[in-house]
Amino acid sequence: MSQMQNVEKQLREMILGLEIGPGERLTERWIESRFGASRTPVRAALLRLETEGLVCRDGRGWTVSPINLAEIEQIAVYREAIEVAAVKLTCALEDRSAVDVVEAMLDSCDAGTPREEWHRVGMDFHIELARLSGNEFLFRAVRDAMTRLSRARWLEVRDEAALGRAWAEHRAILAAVRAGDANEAAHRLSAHIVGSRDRLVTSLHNDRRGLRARGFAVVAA
Amino acid sequence: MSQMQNVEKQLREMILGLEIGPGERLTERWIESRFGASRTPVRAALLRLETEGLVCRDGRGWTVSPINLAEIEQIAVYREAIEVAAVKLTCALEDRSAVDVVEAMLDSCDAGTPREEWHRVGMDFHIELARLSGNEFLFRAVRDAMTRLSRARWLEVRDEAALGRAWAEHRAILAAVRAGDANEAAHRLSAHIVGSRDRLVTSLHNDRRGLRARGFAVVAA
DNA sequence: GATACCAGCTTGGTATCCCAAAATGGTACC
DNA sequence: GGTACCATTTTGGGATACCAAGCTGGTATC
Repeated sequence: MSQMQNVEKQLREMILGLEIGPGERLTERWIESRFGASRTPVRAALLRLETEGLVCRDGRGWTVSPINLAEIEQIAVYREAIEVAAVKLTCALEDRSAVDVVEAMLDSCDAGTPREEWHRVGMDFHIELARLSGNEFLFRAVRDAMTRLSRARWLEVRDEAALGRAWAEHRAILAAVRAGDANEAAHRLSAHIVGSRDRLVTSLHNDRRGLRARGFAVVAA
Repeated sequence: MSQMQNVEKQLREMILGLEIGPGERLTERWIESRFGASRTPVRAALLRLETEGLVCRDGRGWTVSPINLAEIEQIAVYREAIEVAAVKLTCALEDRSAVDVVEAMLDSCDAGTPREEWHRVGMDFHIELARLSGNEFLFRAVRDAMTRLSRARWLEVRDEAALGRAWAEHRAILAAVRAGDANEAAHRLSAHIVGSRDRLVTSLHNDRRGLRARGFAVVAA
């Protein structure tokens, strides 16, 4: 069996699921024994995860990337550029019926849906919306950005009302895309990303003490 | 000595310098013997170069990524999004004096400058311009995009006049940035990228037969 | 008691070995 | 002559052995 992809996938899930905390040190030997693989696939996995920004070299050795508030702010600016570009492209398409698929994703979440699912769909919304543009590079850039944000968004303390507002914004964006109104879609998407960033940064900042108590490294720069 | 970074660097230069042609098959064993390293660093190098888009898996095995005309067109759209976003950020900065450093790069090329240098500076202009924005993600995205375009741009048949026009456009962009005129800078940069794409695609398309004769794989999709 | 130094252990980097699968090439049969 | 099949080789993926650098803990000396 190909352990390589398995190690990579499982390790990514452990990191994204915060089973291994941000800032925690990793040794190749520990991963090796933890997943029953040898160092070759472990090494490949670490190299891949490094390019995704989930682990980083720590002098000699590896560390699960800390939550970086400055990075989160920069990613928001980055997202605004690429997601707005993608949604404008999509609005210019003749056939925009694929938005229905994205809308269906939103519909799949209701009051009984576990929080984990809301989290996943909230990210996939942006990823799939970018995919509609048909531009592979914009799509990948959005996907990678959301991956980097994933843990921080999971740590975010969100209430029902905030989720409801986010979903309403999502729907408004889709409506503008469906209507082919690029400016409206771009404007609403921009506002959504900026608002999302503010809520995220505020939440993390307020809960910083609690996060540190859980052993999670949260750095400001 | 750490062979790892050496293998990666040398292999990247061979690929970017077209010493190994686009579409050529690579075997880990060949790289191993060619650079006197063992397979572990060779694999690390291949994994890294894969994320840069310079090599790609070919079923079982590795291939130097072919020149992909569809990819070049998509990258142009991508570049427009990220470079325009970066230049707008830069225009919003209070201290934009760093543009002088970029302008000095342009000045370093004159009639006696070898073609290789024009090629390098032509890419570094865009990379350094993006760096001025202060956004690490926009910067990296531009750098990676230019890396992917590097070989195609090197294959491009460019005359003196075309280079002169490109340099004039570069200077006009810098002038707008220096003046803090975000709209003007964005407009000129957009036009430059689109024009650059058109010249590039046309040149490659016209010379496609010649490229194939040199053993270079050029695919349309 | 404090500090400097040394031994041993940990750890990432490298080299090498093994294996399974796929490509290759040659041969035999139709 | 062509095609199908089998042996051999090639090749990437995985496992393991080895090494050098750095950290740790303990001890001995001042």
